Amino acid sequence: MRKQNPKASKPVTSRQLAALIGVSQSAVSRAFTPGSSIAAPLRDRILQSAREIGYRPNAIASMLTTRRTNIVGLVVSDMSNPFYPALLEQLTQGLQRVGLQTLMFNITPGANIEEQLVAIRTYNVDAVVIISATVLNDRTLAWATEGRRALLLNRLGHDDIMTVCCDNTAGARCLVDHLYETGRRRIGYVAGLTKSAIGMTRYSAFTSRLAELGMRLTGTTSREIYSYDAGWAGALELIPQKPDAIFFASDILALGGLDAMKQAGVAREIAAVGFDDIPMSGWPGYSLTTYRQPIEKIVDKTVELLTVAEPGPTRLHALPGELVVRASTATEPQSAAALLPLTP
Amino acid sequence: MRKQNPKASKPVTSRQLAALIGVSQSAVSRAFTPGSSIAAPLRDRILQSAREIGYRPNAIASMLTTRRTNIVGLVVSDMSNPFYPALLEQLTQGLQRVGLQTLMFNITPGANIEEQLVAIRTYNVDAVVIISATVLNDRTLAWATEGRRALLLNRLGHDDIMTVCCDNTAGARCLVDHLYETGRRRIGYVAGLTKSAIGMTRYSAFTSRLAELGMRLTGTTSREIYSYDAGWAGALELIPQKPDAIFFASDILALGGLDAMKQAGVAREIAAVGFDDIPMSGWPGYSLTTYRQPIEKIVDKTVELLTVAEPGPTRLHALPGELVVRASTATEPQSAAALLPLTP
DNA sequence: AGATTTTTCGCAATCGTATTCAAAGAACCT
DNA sequence: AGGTTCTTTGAATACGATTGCGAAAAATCT
Repeated sequence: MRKQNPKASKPVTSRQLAALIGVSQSAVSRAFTPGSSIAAPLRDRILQSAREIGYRPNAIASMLTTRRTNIVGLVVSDMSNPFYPALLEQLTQGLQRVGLQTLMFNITPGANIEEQLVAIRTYNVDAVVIISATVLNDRTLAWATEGRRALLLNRLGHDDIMTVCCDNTAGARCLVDHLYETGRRRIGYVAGLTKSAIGMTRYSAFTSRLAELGMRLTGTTSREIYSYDAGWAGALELIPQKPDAIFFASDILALGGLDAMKQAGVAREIAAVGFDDIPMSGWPGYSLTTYRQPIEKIVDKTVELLTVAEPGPTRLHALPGELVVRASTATEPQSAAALLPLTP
Repeated sequence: MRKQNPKASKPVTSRQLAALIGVSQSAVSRAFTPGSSIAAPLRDRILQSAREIGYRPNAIASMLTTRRTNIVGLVVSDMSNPFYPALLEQLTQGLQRVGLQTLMFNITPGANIEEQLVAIRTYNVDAVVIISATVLNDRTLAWATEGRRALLLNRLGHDDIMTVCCDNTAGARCLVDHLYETGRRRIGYVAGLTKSAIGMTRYSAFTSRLAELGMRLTGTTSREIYSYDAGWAGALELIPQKPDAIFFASDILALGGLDAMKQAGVAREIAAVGFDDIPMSGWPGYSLTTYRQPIEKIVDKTVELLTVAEPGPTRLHALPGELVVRASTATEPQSAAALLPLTP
């Protein structure tokens, strides 16, 4: 990187192309700028010969004059929850489809975070998308987003910044309803981060729906982290209280919980639900009932909010997900048949 | 994105700063260019007042003159294997540490791939890192890497391009040795992609070590994909042949296989090994013996090859991983104790 | 046909920095 | 002191596009 690769033959410039076909350099530029004032025949001729000699406008130079980079900075801090890779994948593709590139900022908590984000400013990214669990305090958040369009994904609690997330309230209520309808009455709750707005939202929707249906919370616990081990420990803690179902605040917790319940031999008596629908929840070994986050809708809305001229006054966009019923809430004890694999 | 955010106050330029403190613009530029000809006192004075008024060099402008972007294009195409998120995370952080930004290219197979990669050229990324399973044919690969430093991660078979990967041969041999030492003699193999160079490498190392130890392959099968379901199906296919161990070409296959074996009630009689050491392999519910890919070493080597002035003649860098022994190859039938969770 | 409006196109300035070149200053030698 | 070398600095230019402005050309109107 210190030295330019010698085999790099300099690309053609607009001026060279212009000289070659005897038009002005501006004409070449306009040929590549949609909506600019240029006659169709000339434009076509230019585009044609551009294709022939392999000319492409240099994006860097154009950034300098237009002050737009078509780059969005994607701030991420922890990918250990398998939900995020899927979101990340869809999101980068969605942005790519509308001509936006994604510059990754993978910040490590603790260290001077602003320094990890300076490129957001020096590279003049057009927009910043911040995914969830990122450990940004309000000051850093303001600094990073200052002067550019910003958007929070799956991270609530900032009324001044546009936010896109799954409808956590609807999801939690829907899961409670499902447990109720399948006959469960003694429901426990395993929380992840209780201090996070998203964790709180799910929990309060859970308890309020419980109350509406006339049930009492059978037990609750939290390890303040979303992880498999936390779910395992949480489930073990709740099992003695004899719940007939456990509501896990996220799938990754639920998977740990399911394994713990299998291990303890109570998997058939205690139903389990999660939240997210990560790929593993669909594995025959788990077969977890859960509320699927509408990744596609989230991506579409995100792209829309980033590309639309004027985003409109609504800040919070909570999109409906979908209940996915699997064997972990089967009314009958889980049969072997319920665990058969999908046809490969 | 169509319109610049109005609250974006224009940042200070080097010329403004220069005027403010009565030096030339070149001086400011030099103050921020390590190794350039400038006296220490002047440099310090400039840096000091730059800090005060919040000046930072505009990276875009500097890209234009230097023709270096400090951006590496990261080409990815499928994140469904949980090994890649971890690699991705470490890699972006590693690059960030040496001042390189990561521009994501998440290509969807099938569609016109070059179009999805044009930004590699127009954005003038300094280097291209291509991660594994990406579906690039040789022509596209050459086109995408032309004129810039390129590097393949976990994808063999291109002798002209620098390649960094885990030592698949050593890994496979090591796993076979472990199975042998723990008393297994009838070993089956579940492959993923048999046509991929990496799949072939693991398989041939497996068979050759088997032969060296005087064993015969008990059975082999492949679904031509690395997935949980494929592993499940593969295991079911091998079980009738009564192996005492199954070698899965990757962890994700092994997890499906383990669940299938549990389901079939033979998990205690058949050992299983995988390859990668993805996070789930360490979960108490699986506890899979595997060969850990040295992500940290891979990242370090990658960063080194991208930053060093002259990469040297060696093309293939196969880095040693590490055998991780867990309950799936326990000599005794798996006891309940072996499945206890880590202390939370 | 002549006048007026609209399109099209080239010239030139601009974006913010890096870097060459030459001049000036400092340091070093004999 | 005088000459030589090395260091430091600023002026000027280049990087490769975009875009305002005005002139020429084309289209429209009366």
